[in-house]
Amino acid sequence: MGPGVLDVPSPDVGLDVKFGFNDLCPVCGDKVSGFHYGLLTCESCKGFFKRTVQNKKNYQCIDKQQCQIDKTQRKRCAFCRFKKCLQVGMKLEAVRENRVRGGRNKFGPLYRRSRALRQQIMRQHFVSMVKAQQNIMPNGNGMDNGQSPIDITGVTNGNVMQVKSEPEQPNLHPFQHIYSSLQQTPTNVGHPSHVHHQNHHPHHPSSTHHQHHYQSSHQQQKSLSTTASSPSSSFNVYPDFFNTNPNVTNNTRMPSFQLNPFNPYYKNSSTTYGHSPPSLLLPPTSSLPTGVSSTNTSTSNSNPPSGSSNSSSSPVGQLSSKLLDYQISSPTTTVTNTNNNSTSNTSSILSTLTMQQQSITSNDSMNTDNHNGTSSVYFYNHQYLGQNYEMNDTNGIPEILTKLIESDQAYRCTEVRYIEDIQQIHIDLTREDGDILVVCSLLDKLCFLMVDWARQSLYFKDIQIDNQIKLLKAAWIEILIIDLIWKQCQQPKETCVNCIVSANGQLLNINLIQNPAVKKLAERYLQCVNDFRQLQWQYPEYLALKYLVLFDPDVQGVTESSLIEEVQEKITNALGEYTTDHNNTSSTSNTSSTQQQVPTNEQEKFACILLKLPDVRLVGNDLKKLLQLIDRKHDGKLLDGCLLGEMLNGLQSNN
DNA sequence: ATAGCCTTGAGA
DNA sequence: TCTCAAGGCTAT
Repeated sequence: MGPGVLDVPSPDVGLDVKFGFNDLCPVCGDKVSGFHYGLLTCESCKGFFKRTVQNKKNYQCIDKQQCQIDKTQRKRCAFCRFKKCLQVGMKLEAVRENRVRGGRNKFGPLYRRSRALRQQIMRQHFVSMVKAQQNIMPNGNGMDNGQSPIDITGVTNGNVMQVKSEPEQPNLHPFQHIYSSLQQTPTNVGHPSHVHHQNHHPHHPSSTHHQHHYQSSHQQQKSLSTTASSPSSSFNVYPDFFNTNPNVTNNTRMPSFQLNPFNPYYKNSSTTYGHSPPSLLLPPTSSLPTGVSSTNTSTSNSNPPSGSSNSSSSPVGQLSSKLLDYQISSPTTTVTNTNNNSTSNTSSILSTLTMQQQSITSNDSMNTDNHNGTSSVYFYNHQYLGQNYEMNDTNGIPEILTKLIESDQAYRCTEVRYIEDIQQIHIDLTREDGDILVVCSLLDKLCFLMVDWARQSLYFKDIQIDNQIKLLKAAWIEILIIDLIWKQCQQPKETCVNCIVSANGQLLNINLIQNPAVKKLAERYLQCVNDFRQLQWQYPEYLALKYLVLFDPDVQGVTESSLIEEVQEKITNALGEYTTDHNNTSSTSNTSSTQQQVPTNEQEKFACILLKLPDVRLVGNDLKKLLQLIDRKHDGKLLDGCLLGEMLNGLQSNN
């Protein structure tokens, strides 16, 4: 926590208990009147939501269910208004079935946390502004015309903070209240299509009264999301995902991938892969990647936890088994199943979280002394840390971020041994099915690495294992995407135009993607990459972001909320301090019409980074939905028993 | 049906 | 006692 950060006097800048009330309603953009049904909304949307739920209204949209909802047009389409209420996160369960007046509900702590966090962030922001003012005007007198420093950010002055005509603000993150306060421009990278709060509240405690309504509204959502031609609505991949795009013929297909100069595997293996199927399509035991032992060479637990990927009979489980075999069959993996009986027999997450820490020998390939340009570690860290980041340069980095970096560095040294396994994967986008099996296999491995990273991470390892599982299940997809975005941001932009830099080092040209919905998801992802590029986010900021996503005290069922919240606050403060102290933001103004939230100065970087999270979550949710649909298409057998499948079906297996 | 204002009452 | 997020009332 930055010294003195919280000492900023709040009354002077309007950070009293009423802060947030200058915000705009995330549904319609009207003035916020308070917390209602889970978040800050205006009085009218509060009433509308109440009436709708209490009276079990069923609305119809006479248009395409994409009506714009703002203050002047909110009455036009109740369907779309209610849809938006749900999207931004208004909680059905906060409407009382018995209509009892007064008192408080279970959301009290949530509201308080939101307030506290908002207050912290605003103060942090204020500190940024003061520092900036001092830099510009040493006398600190830059407040003519009655304009306070805060006005620049639009954080506390509702007149300054403008919400454009389409204030699409998906409730995609525990910091939604912060977003509504920080947001100066909408984050309308496509339309959010899901009733998102399901993710955060998988075990919806709503009464039967609400259940009925919820289901009906959910069905409306569902029908919405399956509207095939709806260009801006949801991710519609089913049922035509496996259909070939007739417009793309074999003759016109481009090469499936390019060599990534940062990928040591391709660098060293000349051109053996071409268009041929990857070796991973061979049976799991037939070939083992360099540096990865087979099960029978590991020392011995003949009874790896059942349900782990190495015992999976699913196609993806088989493809993914090698890496996990290596891990889970280590001697002490008779895991601490006593920690959580309900999951001990089936959880790959638990198995991974509790697997034995691998010892590192001096002969390992991760010998970091070898920086001659050929070692995997060199390339890997180069890719991970960025070319401009000096690991020893911790000057001016808040202590907590330094610790995160050290923790992360330690893990990178462990992780690198698995990288070659991942790098051997080859995705052939020109395949009719988009090579979905291989893609899932890759994602499964990334899930493993992410859980492995988390369990060795600062603070996270101190959390109870059942809470670890819950946090991971809530955050995995976003962390995975943040990782991918980060890696891609470390590549020169010109080397990956229109390409996704896959975790295996491949450059996946999105023009090869045949399914329109998948392509749209890819484009949205690349938009995120571009946004982050413009932010010029740095390694400590990337790490902080991952931690903020992971440490969400509002995850359903988590019991160490205060501890988690404490970490979240520490990281928030540290990130704010770092972005304030490191004037690393591009001063070039945004020239792209599609770009949003690009900071015009370094003071806004902190807010911009946080404001990218809804977009990340949108991409994550769409990817999740896609995977679920594909799995369903395979009768649930595609991902059965593998880590990816367990993550995807987290809602069911959480209890 | 909407939306601004009022009343209520558990919890801080 | 005060706060504030519920539900209620009612002019539009």
